Amino acid sequence: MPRVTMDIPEKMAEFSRLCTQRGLALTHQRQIIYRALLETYDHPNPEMVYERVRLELPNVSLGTVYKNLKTFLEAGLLREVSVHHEAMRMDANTEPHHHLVCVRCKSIMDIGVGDLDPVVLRRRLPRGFRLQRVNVEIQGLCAACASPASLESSVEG
Amino acid sequence: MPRVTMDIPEKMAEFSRLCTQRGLALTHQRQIIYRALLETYDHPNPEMVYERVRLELPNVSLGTVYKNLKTFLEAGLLREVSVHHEAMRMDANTEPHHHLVCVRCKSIMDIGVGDLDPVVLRRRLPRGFRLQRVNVEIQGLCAACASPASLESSVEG
DNA sequence: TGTCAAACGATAATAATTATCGTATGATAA
DNA sequence: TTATCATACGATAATTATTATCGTTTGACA
Repeated sequence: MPRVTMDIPEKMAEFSRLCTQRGLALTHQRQIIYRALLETYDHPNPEMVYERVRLELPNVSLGTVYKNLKTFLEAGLLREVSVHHEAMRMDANTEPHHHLVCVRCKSIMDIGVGDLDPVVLRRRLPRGFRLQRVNVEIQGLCAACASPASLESSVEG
Repeated sequence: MPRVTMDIPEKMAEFSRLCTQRGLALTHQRQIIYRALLETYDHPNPEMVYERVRLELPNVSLGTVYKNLKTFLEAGLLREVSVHHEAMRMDANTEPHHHLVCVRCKSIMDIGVGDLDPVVLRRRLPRGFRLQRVNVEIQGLCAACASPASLESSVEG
């Protein structure tokens, strides 16, 4: 069985533990920012996190929010939904297919729909949602980025 | 059976047809830009498209590339891999799950791994690729964006 | 407590994208 | 064909998202 969801106090305790373990100072700002993330379910962008954190910490700077989000990502405390947020990436292949993505160098390769068992929904989508397509994003490190030579700053080790 | 892949001359002919059909002028620049996209398999960003197009059209401007990429996206001639390129989107939920994405307002909702049949690869990944996770992105219009009131500039109609 | 590296806030710099504006050109019809 | 005109173009300014810098503050540990 997958492990049961922790509540927020438990997750904050785990957060303290992980910060200590990784040599990250447990600052007031970090705790507020991380709690704000735990309390949101709308996958906020940095600006939205900043707005929320400011309610509790009016003097926090946007730069601090950015720096800590990056720190949390590197520490694996957070995931980024938007792997390609740095720039628009185009795809002229209009036939259905999926993608293999390198989270480090951001390279994208196509894989055919036939390379995967069909994606089947077991539940209805939320009422009113109009489905357009399903894109499977297989994330990892490409051969070049997974090679020993480029593993100094690996994402997962 | 899914339809067979067209070659580039066929796709360019289709491109002309679609431009005419949608009232888009068939300019020299548009043809070169679209052909450049058809010839690339690396899912380029606008800067990379610009560099490539400049080899054939040294006076093209980056703005023209951007404008036409946007036009092609709106016309459905192109797909954007990076739905969230506008900004980083954070996810504090570290348990495995998938996402439901509105391509219009960019809202993101979580769906559990149990809401989908398991994703099963039928082939090996390319040699050396180190898999980290599989993210299924169910794209479409959320209830609010699919409502008649907000459908003036719909993505698919 | 005192020390010090790490983190902070303020702010400047950079990168990606969009908007503006005067000129050029593709589409249409005389 | 050529004249007309809206659309698209190139140049460039403006905006937005993100990162870097730098002097000051603070959490961790002796």
